Amino acid sequence: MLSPVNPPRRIAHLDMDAFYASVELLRYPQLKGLPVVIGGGRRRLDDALREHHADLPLHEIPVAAFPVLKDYTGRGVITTATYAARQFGVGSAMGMMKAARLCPQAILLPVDFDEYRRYSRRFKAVITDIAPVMEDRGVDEVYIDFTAVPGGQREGGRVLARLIQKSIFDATGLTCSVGVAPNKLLAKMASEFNKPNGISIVQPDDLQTLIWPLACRKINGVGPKAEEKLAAHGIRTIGELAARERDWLVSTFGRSYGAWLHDAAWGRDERAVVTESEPVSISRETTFERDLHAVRDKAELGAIFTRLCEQLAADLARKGYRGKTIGIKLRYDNFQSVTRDQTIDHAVQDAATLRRVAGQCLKRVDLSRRLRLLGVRVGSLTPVEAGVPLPSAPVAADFERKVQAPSVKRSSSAIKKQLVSGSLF
DNA sequence: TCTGGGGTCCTTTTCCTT
DNA sequence: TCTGAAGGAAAAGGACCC
Repeated sequence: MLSPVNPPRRIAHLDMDAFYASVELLRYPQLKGLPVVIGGGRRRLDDALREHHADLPLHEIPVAAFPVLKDYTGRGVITTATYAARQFGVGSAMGMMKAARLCPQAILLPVDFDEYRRYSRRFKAVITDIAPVMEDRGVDEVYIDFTAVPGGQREGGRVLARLIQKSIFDATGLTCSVGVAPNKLLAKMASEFNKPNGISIVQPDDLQTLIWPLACRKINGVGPKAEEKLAAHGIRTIGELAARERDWLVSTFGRSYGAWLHDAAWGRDERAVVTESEPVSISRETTFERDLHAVRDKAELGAIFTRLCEQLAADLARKGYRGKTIGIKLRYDNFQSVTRDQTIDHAVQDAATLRRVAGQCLKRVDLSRRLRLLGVRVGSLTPVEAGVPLPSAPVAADFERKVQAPSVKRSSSAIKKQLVSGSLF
């Protein structure tokens, strides 16, 4: 516990408002107020637009030139939608085809992660200049420890929150919402109270009035499954959750999760703001344009598999990691997923080894059913010391030799057997 | 008619060793 | 030699988050 001379912990959660859409509107201000959805696209939109409007700056390209949802073909989900698009019932995680029926005229922008990352770095740099203890929680969210920052205690943190908000807006033109509370759990909830461009302060005494009336789902860590199970026991609000015996929650939800639920309902959370962390795993996966079959689409599948391994190897090299647990993930046409992995005796980074071990994993799954997704993963990571070069080996050639050469000699039924059992991978 | 990609963490199951 | 218990590590699955 803190001694009385220490200031009380003040933790902020900062959440950028409609981050992706706001970044896009900085680039294409002519779309302001229109229904816009972001997602799906694979091609740089700028390039497509420029084919017909090479002479115009981006912000002068006419609205009519932008692609619309009804012309989209393929799979994929909406990553985010502007408020104008939400009016039509379109929302995050919705399938594109369904969204196209609800709002065919919505403008469709492809996701441009590089651009969002650039803005992410900019707003985070603004924050750490003011308050250095910041925890990265993804591209558009951070926690900040206000406790020891000059001014961090004034008005419960409101003064510092206002300064950060203004500094971010001045540097990027983007707005954000901030919640300040005694811990991360409450700060996260507080940042949602007053969106967009709001500040909310939660003090320890506010638990009953501000937190307990909220739905359990508002707790970061209670998802759809837990919500459903809680509801089945008649628990809908955080206050109702807090009223349950800790022992009952433990026996109903398990030792770890039950105890955590109880703590969360009572606003208890001692987690520190963590400024540095190492990744646990790195992966690449892709959903195919259409479902693929191991026999009929073997060439296509093999090429995708090789490419995933190469991309993963490049990611590992760029980020400076090796890993010794290599695995695959696949999703069948009925959306059921399976994973297989294998730990080898030394950490590796090269595409050829990844492909060889991942190929072994593929032999252990049912490949007679149609597939919609394939992924490759590396875990048990260790950082590569700077300046130590790693051997690299070709990967595609190795695959071609193993898979394509025998297909000339063997009978088609033999190949089919092999493929179904996965051994040709 | 559908349902992305990249992560973390936890629980349960399985396998191996003693 | 067989069998079972115990414990740990690895594997598999699933919930959750952005």
